[in-house]
Amino acid sequence: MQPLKIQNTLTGKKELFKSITKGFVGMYVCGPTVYSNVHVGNVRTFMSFDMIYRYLLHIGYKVRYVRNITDAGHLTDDASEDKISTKARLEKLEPMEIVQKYTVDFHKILQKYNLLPPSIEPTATGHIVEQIEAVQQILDAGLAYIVNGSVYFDVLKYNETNNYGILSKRKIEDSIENTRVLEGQSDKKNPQDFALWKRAEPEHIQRWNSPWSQGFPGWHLECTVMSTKYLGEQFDIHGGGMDLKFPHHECEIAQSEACNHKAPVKYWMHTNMLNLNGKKMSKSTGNHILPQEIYTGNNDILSKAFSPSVTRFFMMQAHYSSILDLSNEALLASEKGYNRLMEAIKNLNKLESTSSSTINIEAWKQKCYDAMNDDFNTPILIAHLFEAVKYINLIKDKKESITKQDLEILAETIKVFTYEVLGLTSSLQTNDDSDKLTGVVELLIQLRKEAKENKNYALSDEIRDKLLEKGIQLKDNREGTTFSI
RNA sequence: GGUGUCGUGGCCGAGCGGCUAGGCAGUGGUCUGCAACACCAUCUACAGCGGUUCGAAUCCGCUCGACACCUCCA
Repeated sequence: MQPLKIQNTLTGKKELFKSITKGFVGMYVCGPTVYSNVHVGNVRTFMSFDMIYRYLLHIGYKVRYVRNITDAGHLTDDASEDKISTKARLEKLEPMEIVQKYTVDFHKILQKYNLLPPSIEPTATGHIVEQIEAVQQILDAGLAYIVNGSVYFDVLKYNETNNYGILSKRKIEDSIENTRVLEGQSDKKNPQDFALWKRAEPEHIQRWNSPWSQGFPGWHLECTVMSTKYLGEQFDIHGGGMDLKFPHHECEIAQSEACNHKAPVKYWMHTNMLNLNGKKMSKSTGNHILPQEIYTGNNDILSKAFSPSVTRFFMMQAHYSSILDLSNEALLASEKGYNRLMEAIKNLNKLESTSSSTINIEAWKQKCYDAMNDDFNTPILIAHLFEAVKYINLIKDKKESITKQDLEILAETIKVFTYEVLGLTSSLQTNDDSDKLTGVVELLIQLRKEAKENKNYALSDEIRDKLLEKGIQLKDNREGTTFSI
């Protein structure tokens, strides 16, 4: 079997994965800032890491997966104010009411998309004390300075002994050359510097006491502090969206180096963006869709509703590091493929085993693991799953044969990858009414059979077509008629 | 302006030196009262121009195009 390899943004190479502590993995992923509804692009990022988390668990690692909630300190684009405070004022709510509202929304959506909860989900506001301590440590190290109650990281000084740009491959010299001299007043010595602690303006609601001022922590600091607290000064995997590579992750490295004098992360992983109809999603241009709008069908962009599982399958058909384009056509195609896969899994228990196999199941299983071990290549894995779909159908038609033992391996493997690793859920929701429904449909099938025997094709076709309208498809074959929903 | 990612068939999307992934759609069959489902077979590709190589979608250079981040107390 191929060993697990991971594309490491830090080195730019695909590297053999070797955890710091044998058998254990520490993984940190930057979570959302909870100031508005989570959008589909966010869902893709967290879904990618969910798949990675699931696979690491599956191959036997004990994983501590930490994903934070940013509930303070993330400034707005024009940097005039904190995102949560702004929203609080607009909605006339307490900042923590905003946080609560959108944290609940976030959890609800991720649950819909079948994401496993992380091991620890810490919040920035829950770690103010630790963040103040970290600011002090960086000040003590001589790599930060205080101006008007705010504390800034001295990037140029840090860069004298370290490499600011090690992750993003930016050269600080370029950054200096290309920085405009600002007319406005800035507390910062250099534009490259970033805030560790910000003094709160009078209208700023979220504020805490510190040695420097009443204020709030800088956005980059929370991830450094919380990852260190729960995963240690050095841990295995740090993930996030591509957009966070610079400056957020670069700053995290600088802060950790300043505090602990060591590189905090062994493998940096970055997931790519999700576009909508070929363009970046944006609220202002209207090129935007919420997860709940996809599964309710309540939107102007898609022709119908798509279940979370179909959407998840669609996302898993692309590699996590590629830009993926969401569109009606692509979702329709994925829906059909997804149904085909589910149908084949359903047919597994109808297969009859024989004394010999005409298919090499072990080799197929191996290919599935090799795909995942090659930097979590889910598109290749899914291609192999469709190969299995083909096997299942051929065995069903008695064109290929399989032993009992091989059939067990086939069934186990396809289910493990589909449900456990890819996190897909069956389209056949088992509920209390399913038995009744089956009884009713079977009654109609019997009536249709009688109509056909009497050559009353008008009636038999009407039963078939009306059922199809309700989403129940009848399938005629030699043994009789079956149906699927 | 700087940095980076990328341009694959009707659509989505893998591959990253030789062995033409996969899904959806299309076409021709098998099955069927007709269909659908399923199966078998099959057709459209590597933005353009050079170069390296026995051999390039895959490596190098240039051109064109797309996107992202930065240039803002992020």
